[in-house]
Amino acid sequence: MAGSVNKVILIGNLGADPEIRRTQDGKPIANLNIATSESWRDRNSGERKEKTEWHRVVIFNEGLCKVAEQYLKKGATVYIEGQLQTRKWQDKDGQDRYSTEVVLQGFNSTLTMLGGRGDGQGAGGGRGGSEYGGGNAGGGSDNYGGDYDRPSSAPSGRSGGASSSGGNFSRDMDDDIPF
Amino acid sequence: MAGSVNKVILIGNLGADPEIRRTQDGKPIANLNIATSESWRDRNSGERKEKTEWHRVVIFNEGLCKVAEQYLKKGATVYIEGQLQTRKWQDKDGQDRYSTEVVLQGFNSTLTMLGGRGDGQGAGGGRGGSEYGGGNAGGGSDNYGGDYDRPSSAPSGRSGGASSSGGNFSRDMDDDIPF
Amino acid sequence: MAGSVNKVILIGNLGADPEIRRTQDGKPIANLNIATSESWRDRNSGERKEKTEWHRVVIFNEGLCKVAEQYLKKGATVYIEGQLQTRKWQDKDGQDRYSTEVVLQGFNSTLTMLGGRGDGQGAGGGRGGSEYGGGNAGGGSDNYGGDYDRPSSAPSGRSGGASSSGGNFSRDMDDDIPF
Amino acid sequence: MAGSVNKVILIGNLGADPEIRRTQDGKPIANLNIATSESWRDRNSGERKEKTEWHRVVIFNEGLCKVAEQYLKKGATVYIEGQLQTRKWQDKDGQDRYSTEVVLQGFNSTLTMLGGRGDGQGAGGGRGGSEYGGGNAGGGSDNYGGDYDRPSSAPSGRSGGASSSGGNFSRDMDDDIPF
DNA sequence: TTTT
DNA sequence: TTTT
Repeated sequence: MAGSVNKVILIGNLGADPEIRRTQDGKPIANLNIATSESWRDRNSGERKEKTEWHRVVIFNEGLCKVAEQYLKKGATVYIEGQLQTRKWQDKDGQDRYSTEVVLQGFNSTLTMLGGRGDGQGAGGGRGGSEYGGGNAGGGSDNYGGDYDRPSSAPSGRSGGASSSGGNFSRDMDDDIPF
Repeated sequence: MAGSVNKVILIGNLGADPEIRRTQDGKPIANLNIATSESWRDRNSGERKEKTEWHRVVIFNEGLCKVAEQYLKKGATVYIEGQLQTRKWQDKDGQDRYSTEVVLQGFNSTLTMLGGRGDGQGAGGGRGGSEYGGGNAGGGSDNYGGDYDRPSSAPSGRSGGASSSGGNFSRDMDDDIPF
Repeated sequence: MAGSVNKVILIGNLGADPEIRRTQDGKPIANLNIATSESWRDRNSGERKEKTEWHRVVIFNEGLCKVAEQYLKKGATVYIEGQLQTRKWQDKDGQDRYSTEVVLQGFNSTLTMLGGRGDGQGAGGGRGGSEYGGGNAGGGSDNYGGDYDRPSSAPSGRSGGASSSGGNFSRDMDDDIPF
Repeated sequence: MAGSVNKVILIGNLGADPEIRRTQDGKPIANLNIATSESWRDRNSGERKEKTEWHRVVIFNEGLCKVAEQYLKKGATVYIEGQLQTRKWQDKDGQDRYSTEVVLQGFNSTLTMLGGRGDGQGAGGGRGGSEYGGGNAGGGSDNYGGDYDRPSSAPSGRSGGASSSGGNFSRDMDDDIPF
């Protein structure tokens, strides 16, 4: 096909802690449930209304799985860029069923924590929230995308520790490229 | 929720002519089936592989329905901006089923024809193409979004006749606003 | 042109309080200065590096100007969707100069507050932060886009008070449309 | 900064053939001039109006430079995903000047040819079109992003030969991952 | 199931 | 079911 694009952008909150599973060969897969919502005032009744949409997000990218596992908790606000994917499966009666998911897999995927509660306390955990620094825990490397094509330095993801992306920059921003 | 975003961007081809239905009160609803595809070369076998993803798109916006009805045909390439929405329904056995769709409804939705065959004649050839002008049929108004808040003129959509959007510009670009 | 798209999406922080001006006929125009930044670890030196990009954002949409004026302060984190626009002007020596801005004007523009400091204290003010409610000041209507084409109720923007958009939904989500 | 996003999406046409330069160490840099346009009908005069916006696009990504060089010509329609970047330079009088560009550099950048004339023959006609295959010249590999983290096969970019992206998929879509 |  |  002469150029197709399949892109989903979400900003929303996690309805639960991420679930991390592994494939047989040990690769992580993370599942997130993300809520987006809209609110408006009913024109006739004057009531405030709200509609919440739930999105099933599946992360195949290893680096982003790590981010999800380490930094994301129930309630966290995230920015996500991925692709729509519908997969077919059979229910217990052998009937075909379809599930549509937002898949983060590869170069054009992004996961960035934007703040929000995200303290995991709703899930029973007794943690503090500032432990991971609200999107800026940092400390370790924030380059989850593999090391390739970087002369000497390169921007790796977006912002601090709890931010990442599917790949990496190929240009050394310190270079004095004459453009 | 403190700011959420739910956005889908697709560029793909219609697998069939649009289906147009009407609600009881006469409002049009258009359904599109859009294919996006990716191709790559298998690292081991060297074979070329391709994966096609099908997207169900539902248009509630009246102006965009008109565009779909008038200009889009099987095979047409379109740019779409909408939202993810999952709706619940019961199958014949009364079991809950879910369908996820890309909904074009309101201000932040866009539908633009980008070309492609789009001749509605299937794979059988014999097309005309210039019948509807390849994204630029024009002639009629291209303002499908309702007339509001426009001092004297305003950009309505994007480009020619087979392009539109959920709303409209609120600034007259001819005005000499001193900014 | 057979379908063109010009879209900018930013998530960043305000470097200063919004500046609001008015045209001769009283229409508001808001200017925002928004910083986005990337950080990465230098491959050789191991140093953490950061690069900040500043974006000049101009809002012509009246509703979004109101949001900017009422809710946004230096430090606030915002999500923005607009268009690139370059305008020509003459400097004091009569030489042509060009400025590129992100323009929010009309249907496909969005401004949503995502949180962040946004307390305006950097600007000298002694305020409290909860005054405008961290993305949810609300209280008044959050429908800034004009009232059109809404049967009886419609989602107006995204989420609470400090969220908005250039237009509006054309479908009553309360309707029981059989799709 | 707790998660920032800087993204530009354009669909438009090249105003001229790409210019390719090289850095001292031989890395290619491509410059594109891309036009997006909007048209609308003036409310008062009834005249059709059009406004064209020109965007300067700079490609640092090697693979995308190759795509630009091989497949893009004046008139071609492209889909682009990049970042806003403003750089400072001195004019001949030593005065500071600023230029804002759309930069394609790294993982979250995309360049896809969508068709259009793109024959490089200016407005003079006499084109061939199939010379470069209308978005699907291909033949060679379409994986311009470097080979990393691919078990045995992976989708490389989007679609055929004249499509690419800044990076690559990290999951073998042939794997039978049980998700 | 989130968030406000 | 599209497109290449």
